Amino acid sequence: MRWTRPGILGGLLVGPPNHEVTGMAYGDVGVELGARVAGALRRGLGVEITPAEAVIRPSTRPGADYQCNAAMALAKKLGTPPRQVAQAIVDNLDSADLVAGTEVAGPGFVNLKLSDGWLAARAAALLADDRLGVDSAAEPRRFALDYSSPNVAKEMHVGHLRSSIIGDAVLRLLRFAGHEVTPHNHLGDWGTPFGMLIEHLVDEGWTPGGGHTISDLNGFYQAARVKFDADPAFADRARARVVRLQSGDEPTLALWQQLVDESTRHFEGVYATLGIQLTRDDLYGESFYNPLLDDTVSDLEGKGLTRVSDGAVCVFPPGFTNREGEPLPLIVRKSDGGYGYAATDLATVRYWAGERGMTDLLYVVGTPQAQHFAMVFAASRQAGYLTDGHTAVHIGFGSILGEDGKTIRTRAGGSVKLAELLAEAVDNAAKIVAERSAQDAAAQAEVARAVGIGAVKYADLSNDREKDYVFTWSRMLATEGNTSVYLQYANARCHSVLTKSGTTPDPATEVLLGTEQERALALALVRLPAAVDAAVAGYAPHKLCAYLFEAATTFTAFYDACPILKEDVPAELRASRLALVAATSRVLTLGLGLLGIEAPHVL
RNA sequence: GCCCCUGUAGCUCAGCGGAUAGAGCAGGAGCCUUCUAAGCUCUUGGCCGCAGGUUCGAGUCCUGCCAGGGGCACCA
Repeated sequence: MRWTRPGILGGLLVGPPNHEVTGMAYGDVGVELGARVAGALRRGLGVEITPAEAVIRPSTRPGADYQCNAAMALAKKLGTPPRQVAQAIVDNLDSADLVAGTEVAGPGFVNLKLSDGWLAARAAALLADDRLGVDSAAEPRRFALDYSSPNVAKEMHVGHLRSSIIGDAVLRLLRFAGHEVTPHNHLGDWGTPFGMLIEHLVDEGWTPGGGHTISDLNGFYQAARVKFDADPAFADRARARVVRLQSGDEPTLALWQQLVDESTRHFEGVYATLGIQLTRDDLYGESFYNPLLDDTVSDLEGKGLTRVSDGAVCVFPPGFTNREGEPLPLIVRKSDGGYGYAATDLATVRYWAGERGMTDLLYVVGTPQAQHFAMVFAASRQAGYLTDGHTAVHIGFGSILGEDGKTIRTRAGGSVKLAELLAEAVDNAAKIVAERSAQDAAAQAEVARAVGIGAVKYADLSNDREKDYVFTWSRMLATEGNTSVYLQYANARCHSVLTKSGTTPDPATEVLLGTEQERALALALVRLPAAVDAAVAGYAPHKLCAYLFEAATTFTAFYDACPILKEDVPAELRASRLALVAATSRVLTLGLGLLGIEAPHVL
């Protein structure tokens, strides 16, 4: 069977008029189609499958919007030829409202074409829906999300970029999906270097009273380090200072707190520039967990999970071996009595799952830490800190590499400070904005910021986070192709047309899909929920990026082919197209927002 | 030595066991008396590292090689 062509070629109205929108199911169209296919199989062949087992996929074939790949797999189980199963699906499909055409093709594919009436109604309904068709989680969970994790007395560098950007996108995605998310920033604010740093503060004339600032955090750290290595007397003072810090000496703690505050101001500046949502209240540094470590180790000991090895208290979670094939330890207390990061991370699990009642623990940390987290999670399950009701996920990400395949460096060859990298991105954007924008200087500066920061974020988020990613300055700052600017530009064009129209599209506007570009755009808009679901499920922002780029290119093709405000465009068609434009803008703005990228109305 | 990750167009990357593997950039040819050309249309370019296997069907799953990266006891 060939597709019946429901549209009037060259005409305005397609699909059944007066199509009923009521009772429309939102969410992923593929899931809806899967449910219909499942129903068809139940009626036709008495087979029970889930919507997911219907294997509905978007189709790239001309004339098909989706395809169902279930028949081939079922054929074997049922002892029925696959094309016959496929035909049974087609014959029993109860979807006149939703599907306009079906076709059995190849070995047993069922091609599905959505009805234009349904698609038009669904696209029109987007305007009235704040969530643009995306379902809210049926069973919201409680997430604790660890990301960014800079160090006190060190400037944030490019190594913190991915954790910050990815973590923030995951935060926004999960919250939008209807979950409760508590971010926590695992600040490196404790340990032996702080004796050295505090002594250096004292030498610099700092007093517990406060009022001091550090203009160059890295310089401060390096100066302390140099003194520590060169001056034995200073080194002794530093060691003594660590003891006082650990024992809770008040003046020492006051100085330490000032150092933390000073560093926090720096982080807040970077977060503000980057548009990262972390605040002071989200700081849960190593110092926060420090008082919990004794008890955590005691607890592990009490549960009989520890063994002393070479003077260190260790947990040996099953399944991990070292290079000699012996069990690999998680060292919870070092032989010198101190604690390492294994103890701290076990304490984080115990705190967030136990004390705070979180169901899902997420750690946005580089992939080299994969084994460490696997061991921490395994040990946490042994200790009962994590139960069957908990999930713990290491959201790993690859390294940022330069063009030479090595760790990224500045053009001069130094390590890249985040603040400088972001400033360069904004400066670069500002040059391009200045060439093109007719806005005043203040507005241009805002646009440059949105564009420059967006470029940095999108360059990161649009790649599969688990892989290393090579970035080059030219690509990160690029303003053409698959970049955030392309999405922002498409959105700005939407706003330009909407503004010029002098109207606000009414959610009740009837959407007409008379051209292939209009239909393609409606279809793209309706696919947002599937993209968001996929990005959330896999903590995979790049899946949302891919969708948004697809939606934007589809819009641009529509924009190119379908005049809207030209004089010869009939009023109903103009209204319909404006509704599509408005919906497109909403989708792009929401999508970019979930990535933490701004969507200015004017570029 | 063991474990993990990666290998897809010249470059950077998508690709969910399904049909003829897709984008962007770079290369080639066109498109502005403008609803924003930061754009659009057309086009060149592939032994999906190699070899087996499983399957009706493999870039995708399994095994073995090759190449690159990472991890493997007191730094975090």
